[in-house]
Amino acid sequence: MSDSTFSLEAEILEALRKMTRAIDIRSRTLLLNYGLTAPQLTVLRAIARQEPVTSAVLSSDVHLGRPTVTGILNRLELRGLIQRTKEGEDRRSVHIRLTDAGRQMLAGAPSVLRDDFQKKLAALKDWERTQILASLQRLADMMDVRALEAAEAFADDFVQPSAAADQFDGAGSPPTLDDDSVP
Amino acid sequence: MSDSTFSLEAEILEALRKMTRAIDIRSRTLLLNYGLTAPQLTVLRAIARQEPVTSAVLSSDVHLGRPTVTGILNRLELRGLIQRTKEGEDRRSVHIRLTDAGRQMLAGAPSVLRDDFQKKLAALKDWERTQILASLQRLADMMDVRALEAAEAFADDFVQPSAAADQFDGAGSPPTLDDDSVP
DNA sequence: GATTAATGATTTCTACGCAAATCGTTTTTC
DNA sequence: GAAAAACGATTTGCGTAGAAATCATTAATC
Repeated sequence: MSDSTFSLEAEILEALRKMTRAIDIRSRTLLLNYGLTAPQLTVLRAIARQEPVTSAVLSSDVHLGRPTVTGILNRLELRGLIQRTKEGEDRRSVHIRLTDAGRQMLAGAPSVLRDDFQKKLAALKDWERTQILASLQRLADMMDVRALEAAEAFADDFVQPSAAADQFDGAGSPPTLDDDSVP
Repeated sequence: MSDSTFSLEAEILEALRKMTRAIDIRSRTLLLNYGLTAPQLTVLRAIARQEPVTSAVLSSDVHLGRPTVTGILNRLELRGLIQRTKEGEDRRSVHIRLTDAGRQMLAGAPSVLRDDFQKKLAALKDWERTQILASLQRLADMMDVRALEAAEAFADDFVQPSAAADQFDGAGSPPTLDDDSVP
């Protein structure tokens, strides 16, 4: 591993931390001024897109762990913005829907990112936006665990694409991806 | 706010969430196999770079809030990897140093990102790495709260708000990815 | 020179965020 | 058709993560 590669990692991590922090801080402002945090707003929007929906689908949709989604749903339900029912045939799955209050909340929802960021984004040239997004997505794909696991699962045994969507949580824990030897 | 801008925000947020999640998951693996989480390792490295150091400096160095750094330092101290003393003139500031155990820990430290990601990164062409990093840093600068606040403070002190708000291709800015044409 | 203001760090509070364990409910297997 | 396996969701445990309040110490003000 060359020095340049090492410092590249450090610079990538620093840029990511900056952005994550910016979003976290913005999230506090959202909670104060609007009543929902960024993750809550993101999950609420995901529900609106495809209600009724299960927490497993939401989890893979917003790229959050199942327990994390459960916590966010608890807060949304407590505020009366969503509704959880077990009406279907399979009484294990929970069907999540927006309430009217939830729909109203979404109607007046602000942007997750700050307005001045949006402005800066809009001020870019088309090809710049395209290039930035492409770079970001390429990096994300390189890191994404889901893609890796899916590929491995596919290689290991032939799984139906539709069934493979969110099947890597339960059972015998994914391959232990350990390449770190430690003193 | 155009539709395209709006979906651009959503795609940016999704890519960021993917990467943050990948790092969080990796962090668990690190804790299990190596004994430190990603933030702990990052802070420990920052201490090594400039000991003795105060928590305020660390905070701005790793882009984490002061309370967050305090918590991480507590865990590092509990594991005997660092030492906090109040020896200086100003008895408010705490001087943070590595212990021998901390130095040894760092000596055998793994990379924060997974090896297979590093491999993928190394497999890229030079101009691809450059472009990805430049895009990432440009986006980070556009979001960065610190930079915004600094700019605002500067504007308040010296200039009327409307005048200089727009364009600065400033000193520390990353290279402006100019004549790269993307395949 | 005592009160007040400012400063460095921590504490308190709420909200993520993930892994492993757990609970209730199907589905499989024999 | 009962035991076992699988599955969806939640709970538990630990570690971030930031704002506001607090504590201890130093600087500023009168």
